[in-house]
Amino acid sequence: MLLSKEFYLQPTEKVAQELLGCYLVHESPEGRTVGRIVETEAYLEGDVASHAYRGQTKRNSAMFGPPGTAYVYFIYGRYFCFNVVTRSAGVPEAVLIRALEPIGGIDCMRQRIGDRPLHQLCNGPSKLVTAMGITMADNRRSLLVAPLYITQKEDTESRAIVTSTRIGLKEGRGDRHLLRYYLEGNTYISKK
DNA sequence: GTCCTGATCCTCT
DNA sequence: GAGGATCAGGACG
Repeated sequence: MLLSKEFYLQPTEKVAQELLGCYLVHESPEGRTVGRIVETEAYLEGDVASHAYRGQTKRNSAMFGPPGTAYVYFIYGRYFCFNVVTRSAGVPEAVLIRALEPIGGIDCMRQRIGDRPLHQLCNGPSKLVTAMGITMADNRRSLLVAPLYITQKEDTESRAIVTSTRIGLKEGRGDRHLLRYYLEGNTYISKK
């Protein structure tokens, strides 16, 4: 069951939490890979840490797109990160997917990122992008249809969600926004 | 044009 | 636990 446009229209903090436990699916020529989302971060309008803080540019334009749009960007000269755009078009808010629990297409993931332990295949925003075979070509792509989409969680029992400050922000000590979420006790997250 | 910074990850020690 | 790789975007002149 695919997540609908209405789902992504909700407040970004809620989407970030609701995405935990959902499944990110990529059907690529090399194979079908599936990962369960276990860690996310919310980036809101007016947030100094957001790429959209200083308004729309060519790079961040996907963030201003309709709900359910993919926002992929290049960072640190080497890596890519994958975000899900939320709220209505013109409101630049998004959820950064930080870690996945590998579910399907494990061999395909290892071919892409290298042979390593299961819990180290997708435990970081750029690693999961590599393992899932997501590229800049997927920037601005709609997540409401194949080949790249997210399906609802099947768990009836929802695990406790832990809230923390976001990773890597300069404000660090001063950042009181608790906008990072992960499933308690999950061994596939990027960092405690 | 030039400089600086970063929503990271890997490789050492 | 620390440091390096490596480059695009944005600020400033």
